[in-house]
Amino acid sequence: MDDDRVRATETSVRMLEGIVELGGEAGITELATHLSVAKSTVYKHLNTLETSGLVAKRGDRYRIGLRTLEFGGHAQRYDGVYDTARPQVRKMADETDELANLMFAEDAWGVYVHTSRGDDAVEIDTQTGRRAHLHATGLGKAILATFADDRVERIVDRRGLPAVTEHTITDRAALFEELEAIRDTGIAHDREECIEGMACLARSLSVPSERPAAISITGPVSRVTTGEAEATIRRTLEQAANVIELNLSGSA
Amino acid sequence: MDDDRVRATETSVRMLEGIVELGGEAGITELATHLSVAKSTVYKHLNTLETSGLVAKRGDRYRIGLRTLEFGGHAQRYDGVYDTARPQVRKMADETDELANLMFAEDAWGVYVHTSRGDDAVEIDTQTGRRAHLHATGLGKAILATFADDRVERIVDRRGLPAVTEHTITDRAALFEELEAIRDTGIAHDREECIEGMACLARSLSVPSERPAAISITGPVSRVTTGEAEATIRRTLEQAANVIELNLSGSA
DNA sequence: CCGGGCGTTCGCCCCTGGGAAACGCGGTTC
DNA sequence: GAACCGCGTTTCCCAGGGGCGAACGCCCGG
Repeated sequence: MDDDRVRATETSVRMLEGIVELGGEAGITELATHLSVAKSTVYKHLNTLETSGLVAKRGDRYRIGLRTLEFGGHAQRYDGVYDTARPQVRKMADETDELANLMFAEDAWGVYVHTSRGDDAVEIDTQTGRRAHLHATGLGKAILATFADDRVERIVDRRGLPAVTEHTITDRAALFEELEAIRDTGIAHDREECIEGMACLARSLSVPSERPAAISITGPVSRVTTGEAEATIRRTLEQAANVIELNLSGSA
Repeated sequence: MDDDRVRATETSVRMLEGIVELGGEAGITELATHLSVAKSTVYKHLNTLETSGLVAKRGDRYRIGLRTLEFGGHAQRYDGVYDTARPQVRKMADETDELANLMFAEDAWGVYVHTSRGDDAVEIDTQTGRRAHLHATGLGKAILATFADDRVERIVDRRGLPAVTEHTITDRAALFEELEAIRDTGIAHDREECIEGMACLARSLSVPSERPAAISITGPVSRVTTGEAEATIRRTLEQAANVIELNLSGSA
């Protein structure tokens, strides 16, 4: 039950994480002290990971290898949601000139899976693959709103409700109230809960896939929360979601 | 020298590869027979990988987890090339209405790192993260042309010159001749060497990063190889490359 | 009600992952 | 130019654990 795991694999994964924590690049001694393991251990693991392509060696420095991206590609598209949603996300960005996003939920985390920038899009890093707490983003809340309460409870138990900004919801009761409101309107709002100065509108996708998904449009509070702009964004979200859902229900 | 590797890690990676080989989804027994290892071994490894997020479990089926995409994101952007090139790739797609691509070379492989579709773009799967032989794509040949001959030799020694279509270059001398031509014109051509019916023009990027990169535009032979269209594509490639190179040399 | 297939668990043995220390090399300091 | 770091690499050893095969229990279909 507890030894049904492979420690060597866990160590290798910690090496990958360590490289990221050290700024995306590390040497052997550096990584050894960071992880508190022997140099020789790090040496062997990095050797192995390099042969597999999971890390790349340049001189005496190690970085994450592009092979991880190959696996990442498979993770993105094992259901058809990514491929179907991608053009619609771009369309949203073009229509609103803001930043449009697609998120999947997995393992009680939200993961940004695709992003498209309109002409006026803010320069924040919603890079592909980044994980976020579900309670702290509009996308995440839109997804949580599709879950039964006990499922939300279990997620909160696992990940907690850490504050990302001072506007983040950190209270369980407040969260459930918010989710109820989202279920009524179909739209999740995020006002500086994730990034100071930024607001976003999000909507979950009801698709045949078992993997929860949502789309959103993000911009500065001043542009996104004013009455007229908000109505436009809402409409854009609805249309994009409808197209995606229609395409996927047809093919299923 | 030969035991400077961690077999357990190699086994775990084989599990990930196995899942991909089995169509992106597998059960424990299925994977065990596919890899010729004991069921209990597969069980432990998948357990471990799931805890790390590298695989995702749905019922009794395992898939590649989105955590791989997080690492993939770091692999994409440890130099600034990806972020700088991405908008230019999109611009190329918009201007030509074809499919535009960005490739990095790592570990003697070419890896598609970004793709953008114009309005008439063909529906082929140049999915992010896919690896390709360098000799068999326009992008790869553009990259090889920037290498010294002995470096090309070593790559060919490692990966060979397998035929992807019947037009693929499979002869060493022919390859070096082709590379010489590319060095003269600055542009690599690919006429059905990678996919039947498809042609592409590619150009390498000379940027401060140690990681080789190239951009390309792909389309049906009929649209890409005609005189006028080819000239347009060439110009688009040149402009995009110049902008990328300028932006990166400025920040370096 | 029975049989087969699956994921899971158990117990064992030998292998190997992991640590500590020594090595060799390059760059820096007096 | 000699002494000295600090790094990656190598060596050696030992106990812990990776991997196997078999047994278990569950679910499903017949």
